[in-house]
Amino acid sequence: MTSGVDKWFKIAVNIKYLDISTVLQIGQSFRWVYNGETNEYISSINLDHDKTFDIVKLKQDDKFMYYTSVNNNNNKQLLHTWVRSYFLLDIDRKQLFEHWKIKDPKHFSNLSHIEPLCSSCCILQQDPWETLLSFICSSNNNISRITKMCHTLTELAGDEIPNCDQLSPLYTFPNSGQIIKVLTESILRENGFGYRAKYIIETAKKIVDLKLKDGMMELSDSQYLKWKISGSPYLEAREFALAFSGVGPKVADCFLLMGMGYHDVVPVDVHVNRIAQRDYKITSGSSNNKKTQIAKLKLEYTKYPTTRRKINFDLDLIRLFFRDLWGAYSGWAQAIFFAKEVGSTSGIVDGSVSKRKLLIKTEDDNSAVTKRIKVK
DNA sequence: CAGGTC
DNA sequence: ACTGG
Repeated sequence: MTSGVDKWFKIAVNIKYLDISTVLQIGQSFRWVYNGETNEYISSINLDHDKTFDIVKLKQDDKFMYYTSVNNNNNKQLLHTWVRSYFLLDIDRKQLFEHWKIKDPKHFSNLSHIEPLCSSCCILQQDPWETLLSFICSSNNNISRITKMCHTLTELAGDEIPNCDQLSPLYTFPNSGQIIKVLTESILRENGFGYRAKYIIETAKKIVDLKLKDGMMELSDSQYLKWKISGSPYLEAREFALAFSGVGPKVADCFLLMGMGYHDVVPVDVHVNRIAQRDYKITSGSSNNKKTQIAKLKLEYTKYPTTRRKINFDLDLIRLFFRDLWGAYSGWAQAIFFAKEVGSTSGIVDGSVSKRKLLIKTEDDNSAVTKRIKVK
């Protein structure tokens, strides 16, 4: 049943620069449910990082994004603040493009390739704790299963949220205390988490222990992570993140970029690695120059034991290459190339009909063909 | 084989 | 190593 009484608020956003159907489905957030009949997205959101969740709905037309909350008080001010910070609307996307066109003209000047992807040029500022767990689930995994696992996590250990117009119930994203209280490694394995089951339990345990040790038990997990990390230089923040089980350099960087606001971080996964080698001719070999760079990094990382243990220096050099090339918002630039590279499928759940495939249109999209040839 | 990690 | 598409 659809209530039809939702009071929607709106905010001016040109769909050309932020298309939520792209951004919410590209594989950085995993818990938005799309309703194909109403063209709305719905999720449970921890609006101000305290203990209460709102059920938030979003939709968009050419000029506006619309938002509402169907439970609690539909607090306009709270929602408005959250929308602005979640989509980082104060960041001038146009200006970023102008900067990248200057710094990397070869790959940014031809806007006929890039323009259709502007809308995917957005890094969401997500809930830190949820981001950490989501990307622990992401390792060696596909987006549709990651999505499923994130939802399963809420069903197994979150609280059901009373709400009026959803057929299937929605749950809060579980905090560390809930996870160690109601979940075990074997329960998670039985529910399809595979070897990541252990990482999730251990990470939840570690957060509980850290909060206890720091005397910060009253903080939510996300508040604690912010208190602990915010303002730290990247290397220290990464060292802290890498200490969690199941968190390697790639997951740590996703957490820092999308959960902690380190916008200059380029997480190096297989796709970014391929882009680096194919389009930017980053050699995978071992030139003298490269050896020198790695030696320099090793020296720099002596202060960071966990980093030294877990880092892959070749991939770390790729991260630094892109950071130096694209600058303070290099993580955002990476999102564009990531979308161009893989942007054909998403595992987002369609709450009303069936799964929906996301297609990103490019001028010369041979990528689908190219991929098939490569596979064969 | 999938946005890696142990 | 898990596991589903």
